[in-house]
Amino acid sequence: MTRWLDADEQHAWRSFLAATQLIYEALDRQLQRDAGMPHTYYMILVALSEAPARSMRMSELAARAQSSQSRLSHAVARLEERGWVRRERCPSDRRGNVAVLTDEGFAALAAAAPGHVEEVRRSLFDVLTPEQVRDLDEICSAVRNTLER
Amino acid sequence: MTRWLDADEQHAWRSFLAATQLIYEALDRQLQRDAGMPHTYYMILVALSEAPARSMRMSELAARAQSSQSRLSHAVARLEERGWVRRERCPSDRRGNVAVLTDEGFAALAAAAPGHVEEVRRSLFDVLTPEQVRDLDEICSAVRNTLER
DNA sequence: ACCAAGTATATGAGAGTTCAAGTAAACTGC
DNA sequence: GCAGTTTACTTGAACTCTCATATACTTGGT
Repeated sequence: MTRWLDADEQHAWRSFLAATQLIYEALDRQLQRDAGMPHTYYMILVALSEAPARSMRMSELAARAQSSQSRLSHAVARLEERGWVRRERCPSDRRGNVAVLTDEGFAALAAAAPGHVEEVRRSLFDVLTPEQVRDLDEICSAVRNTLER
Repeated sequence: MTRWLDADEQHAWRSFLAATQLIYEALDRQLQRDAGMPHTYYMILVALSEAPARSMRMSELAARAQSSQSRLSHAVARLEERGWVRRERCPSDRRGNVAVLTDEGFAALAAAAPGHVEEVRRSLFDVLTPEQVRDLDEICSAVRNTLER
């Protein structure tokens, strides 16, 4: 009944698990060490920094930063304590909240970005050929098309 | 100074983050729901099940299951509470511990495996062509060769 | 206007992870 | 043969994440 993985698939799968974990660990370690935040927080700050008025509804932000609503809510609470983000009541829909990136938050992101990009290069792009980057992009698109609702 | 990502790299990177997170979330949800364990625990059980006598030194196990020593130590403590793993003092090196997969642990793994493999197929292999699987394998090998150790 | 159902977010508890110490045993050189 | 270092593993605290639940507002019928 069960369609087990054949030898090639096994190898690819384990290699995938190893490689992706190595990358995520490298990212998290670098960001934690040099910027005092986990990668998930970094993604939140990035998403906010790219939004008009550096602000976004919580649910929209959760989608952009690939976070669950609950995770985002907790994370923004922490970011708020640090003064990097501020929450405002949404005027048009009083259920809603808008997260706003503060200047301090933007500065923290700007300070963190170069080291982070360097780490992204070191752990992924520097080890791949341009063709492999294209291959990877297509592979990831295929996965997203299936798993993203 | 900073070598920022160009548009293609940006796209590939964000697609990579999205796709890998989707896969990990799918894995974790399925295992948690159907087998009551996170994916990291599953990897520990798999590693043990493949070892001679279904047992391994803690540090060796950490390496095989791609876990930090600390994480493994906590995880094995939990698995021990469930009766899935047992710890024995290592006779040759009295600093060491040997983790042993119990019959209950093996049974839990055997029960979890089919659903897990199904999820792995659904989220990765079913959406890729055989050539993409080969590409992915090579990409991951390249990453591992650089980041491992 | 009212009430049921749906939406947006928060919150608390429980579980897992990390980091920094801590313990204990094994090497290493003199 | 014993100080000093390294190795193997554990522990506790702080933090993050998940899941279930709660709260507050909105919307759609009637």
